[in-house]
Amino acid sequence: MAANSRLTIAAHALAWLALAQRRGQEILTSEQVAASVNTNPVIIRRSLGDLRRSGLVNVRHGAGAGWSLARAPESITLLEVYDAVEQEPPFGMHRTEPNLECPVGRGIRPALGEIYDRVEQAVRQELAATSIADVLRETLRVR
Amino acid sequence: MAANSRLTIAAHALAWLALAQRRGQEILTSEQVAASVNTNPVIIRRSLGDLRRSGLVNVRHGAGAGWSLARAPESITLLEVYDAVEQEPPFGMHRTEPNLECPVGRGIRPALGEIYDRVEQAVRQELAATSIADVLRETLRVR
DNA sequence: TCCGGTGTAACAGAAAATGTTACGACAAGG
DNA sequence: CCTTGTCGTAACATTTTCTGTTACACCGGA
Repeated sequence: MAANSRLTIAAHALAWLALAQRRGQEILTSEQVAASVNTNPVIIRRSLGDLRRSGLVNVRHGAGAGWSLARAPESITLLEVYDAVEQEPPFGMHRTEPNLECPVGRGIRPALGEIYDRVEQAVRQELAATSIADVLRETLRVR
Repeated sequence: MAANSRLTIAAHALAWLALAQRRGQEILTSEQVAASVNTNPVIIRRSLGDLRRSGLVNVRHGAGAGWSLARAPESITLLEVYDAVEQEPPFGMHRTEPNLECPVGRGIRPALGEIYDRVEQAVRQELAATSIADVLRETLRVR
């Protein structure tokens, strides 16, 4: 399972936006977010761009530009973030088509597909139970 | 999420071993398995080697060598296969350490760690509910 | 002792994720 | 309307992971 960190980066950015908002700073630039995540601003723009396309954040152009939450942090679930930034499912099929002359090779992909679907449903259910506000609360609990 | 196919390959190999066993052929070589999966025999040896280290299959050396199931297919769950072949969890943390001077940077990793743990538990529970015998049955249902 | 197959190292290639630089587009404010 | 700061995105470099391939030592039954 290739460990990608898209969900982590996006959740981090959103939690930081939520905290800044609570502190009275509605808008952050990609550079300010990047400073907390400790990465390049372009990475943040790409991630927040995904979130914008899904309606989770707003962006302002021009001078004094930057990013802000489009909705209350309590109402944004990790499932929405997951759908916004993740493209590949957790488990992949064979890269090359299996041997279709073998009964196992013929039927294995639909069979595993159903099972993987059930697994992903379980993942989605768990992610739906946590909001950005929850993430932020847990984050600030650690001192 | 980087789509890797380790669980798929291992499940395919085990299902094929289970079917061969039912047909009276207890032992298959890595080349025979590779022919069904449609890949290189070394890939299969690596995968089955993982499964052997976890006690799911047996190997025989010397002449007439090959692989066989170590337990009844009904008793081998996909969770055991997952643990045998998968190393990385579904979601990765930041590659580079976040900015520890930011309150979010400081607390985000333990916070997300707990959430990701819950997600993985859900995955494990789902995988534990399916056996290799189930996979084989579903596989043969497709004609 | 032969022989077919495993175990594993070493390397090649491909694909994906991440990081970096560069620059046009855009809008607020003077 | 022009300056300025920031986004949006392309292009490319780098790193990492996965997969495939070749090669060869080793093993054990006949």
